[in-house]
Amino acid sequence: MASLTKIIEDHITQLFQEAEEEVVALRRKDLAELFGCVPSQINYVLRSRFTPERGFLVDSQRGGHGYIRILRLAFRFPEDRVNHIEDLVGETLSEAEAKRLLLNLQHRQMITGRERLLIEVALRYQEEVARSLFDLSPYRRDVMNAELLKRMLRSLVLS
Amino acid sequence: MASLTKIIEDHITQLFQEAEEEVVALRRKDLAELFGCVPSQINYVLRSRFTPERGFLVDSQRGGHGYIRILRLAFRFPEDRVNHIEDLVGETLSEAEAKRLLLNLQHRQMITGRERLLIEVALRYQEEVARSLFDLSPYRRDVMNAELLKRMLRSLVLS
DNA sequence: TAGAATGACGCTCAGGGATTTTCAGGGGGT
DNA sequence: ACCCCCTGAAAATCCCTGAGCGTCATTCTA
Repeated sequence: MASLTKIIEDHITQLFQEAEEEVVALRRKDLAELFGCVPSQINYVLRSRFTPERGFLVDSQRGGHGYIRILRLAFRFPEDRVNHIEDLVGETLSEAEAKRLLLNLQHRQMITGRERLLIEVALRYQEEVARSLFDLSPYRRDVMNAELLKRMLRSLVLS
Repeated sequence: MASLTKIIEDHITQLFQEAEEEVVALRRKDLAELFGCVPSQINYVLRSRFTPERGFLVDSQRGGHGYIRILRLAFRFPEDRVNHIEDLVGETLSEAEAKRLLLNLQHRQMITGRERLLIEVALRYQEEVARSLFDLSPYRRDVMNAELLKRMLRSLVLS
């Protein structure tokens, strides 16, 4: 039993595949009517699924002849992807945030499941050592997590 | 007398065998009801049994249409050419030895080039932190290297 | 023909229902 | 005494709705 959000997400993803374009345009109220829901449900889908973290930008216009355009970001040069990674990770990152980020990267096929597994094992071990052996504060652990994660992801993107 | 945790663990393992899939999806509250326990018992089973170190990743979502998905990502090698990882690595391992070992594993197609890269980056970062930040002796660094390496390899190839 | 009114959109936000997660603690075996 | 199980209440998170508001193009009006 898939959620309505998931169904609409898949539908939009399908539009990208069919069009083979980097941009998809749609009308919010038509889409809502197509799936028999209130229009604001579309906003929820966009806000939760087509985010910058997942490589999308959304712009829209209200009023008569209003529209919603979804732009899929493409990184043509490896260094762009590296910069993107740096932004996503940032200077500090909790374990929970790291998990979510890694799942996104796997979903975007930037890493495989096994690679995610390796990264999580490394992060967990570092976390464990930093906590129980060196008694580091949560903040300093998050900084180390971010640094290790960035190094590992950089190595993959550049390979 | 098998514990409830063990029973639930076996049940999930059974699901993997039946489906012959790398992913099993379930609803926590249904599983809890099936075994007549509180839902949080499922969390305990997952936390203690289906860990990254054992080759599993767990993704979940709360709220309506919530779910729990368990991914099994370790290669299944029936032969025991893999079971000697503990011996291969041992209690202590220098960086040079680690590199040789990893290259060997890659040549035997047990890990990919990207996976080897990932492991080497993690080892190097740990080495760096242990040396310049915590001023650990070479011996203790090698012990930590060995432990991290074993965990990462076990997660990939555990039987 | 400039400015006001209108109609047709999209956006925000609070809230409710449905799950899962967390966490402190109790019980039992070795 | 310790570690593993197991429980239950509180917190967090997710989906979805609906009312109210903002904004744009078009049409009307003086």
